[in-house]
Amino acid sequence: MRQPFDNINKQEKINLLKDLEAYSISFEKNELILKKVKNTNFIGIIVNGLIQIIKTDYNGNRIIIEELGENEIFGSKISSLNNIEYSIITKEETKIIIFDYYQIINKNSKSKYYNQFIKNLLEIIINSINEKNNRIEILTKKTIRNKLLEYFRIVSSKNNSKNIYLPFTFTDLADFLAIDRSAMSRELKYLKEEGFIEIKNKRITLLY
Amino acid sequence: MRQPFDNINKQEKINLLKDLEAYSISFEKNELILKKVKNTNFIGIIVNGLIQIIKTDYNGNRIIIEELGENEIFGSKISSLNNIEYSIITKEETKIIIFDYYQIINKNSKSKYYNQFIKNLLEIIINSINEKNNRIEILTKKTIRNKLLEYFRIVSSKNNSKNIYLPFTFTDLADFLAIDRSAMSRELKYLKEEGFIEIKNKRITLLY
DNA sequence: TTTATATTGTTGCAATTGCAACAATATAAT
DNA sequence: ATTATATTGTTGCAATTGCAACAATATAAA
Repeated sequence: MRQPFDNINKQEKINLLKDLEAYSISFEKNELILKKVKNTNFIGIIVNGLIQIIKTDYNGNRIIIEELGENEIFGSKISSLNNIEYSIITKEETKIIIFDYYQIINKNSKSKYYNQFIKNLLEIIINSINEKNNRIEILTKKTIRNKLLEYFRIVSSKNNSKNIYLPFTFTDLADFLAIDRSAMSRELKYLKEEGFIEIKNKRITLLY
Repeated sequence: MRQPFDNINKQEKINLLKDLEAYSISFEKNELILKKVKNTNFIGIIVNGLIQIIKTDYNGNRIIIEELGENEIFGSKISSLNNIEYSIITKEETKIIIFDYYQIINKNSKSKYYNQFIKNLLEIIINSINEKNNRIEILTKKTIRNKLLEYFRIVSSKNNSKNIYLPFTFTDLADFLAIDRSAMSRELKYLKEEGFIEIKNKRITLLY
């Protein structure tokens, strides 16, 4: 999987970050990133750690838009953060690098490393679109059962395993699938009773 | 809005297309693009026309994944087309340019126009992520009414108008929102009765 | 270890939705 | 203009879902 600074050596990376006036910030667990990042239009790269992009709408409905880890990118345009309803919270100690979007796009540098960086970003973003497509696959299923099964299918095929280790709580899973938690719980029970799955703590095993 | 060949002149464009072994194809209305495009991993740019990316799953549920027009891009990775369930259909006469993904990504050209092209692609793709985010916004709403209202909000704010001209049929709209058509029809009726909207053919007027 | 907090499981019930079936219009083809 | 095809409107009904409320566990903090 492509990473932001692939084919860019240490010194070039330093130059690049300086050129683009990038800066890095570290966060504790459970901090809100947008409290410290005030750029109107930024692109963030996660050096290490884990974050969730969360939306809470006027009804109080909480939705996990995405969960992102090392080397993944996010940003104002990429994650439509132009909205008060969004927050980005760290789920672990996390370090990120912040770029200004316009610096990246409008820079007229001929440096090899700059072009390489743009190419890396392009690949990473194309990959991240995949996640969104998966998300849409799930959300377009009409029943809770089909949403769960689609989620299982995607995670299982990604890890090539019948065992799925939930990366978050069941409460979070419900928010990710945009369904009611208790209704999801009920459906999981049926799936267990019908012998499709087994659940042990955060491990779900597909029996089909 | 950024376009694929911005800041690339005519001759450079010709060179670029040759360099990257790109080719263009023309389609009639209602043709299936994937019948003529066989690359395992391509990126397509719409020169002119209109296409829909459609998914029909094993239950026969038809979902419009996206509708794309001039200068928009699509492709194997961008649209997760690795799946038999997908088809891409032209809704008008359409001309597209097809690139091979790996040609674009692995090319080691130093040409100015190549770097410019990559940068243009980056911007276009970042913008297209926005569409996906909007889609997710809609799909994460729990009721048909809220899905409709979210759709209206997005289209209305994009065009800065209280009048929404549906770019497709109501049947298509239901498939786009991933809801049952008749249930949608019923909800639209309620919205009319309650004075929130007015509908005349394909024009929906927001009265709030 | 004890206490506080968060997550998970469960259920009844009302509201929402999908489905099916068909009539009414509208659009496209001949 | 006529016919064929596609889209839209409508409704009853059964299935699914969200919501609320609370008990049972599990996890984190003191």
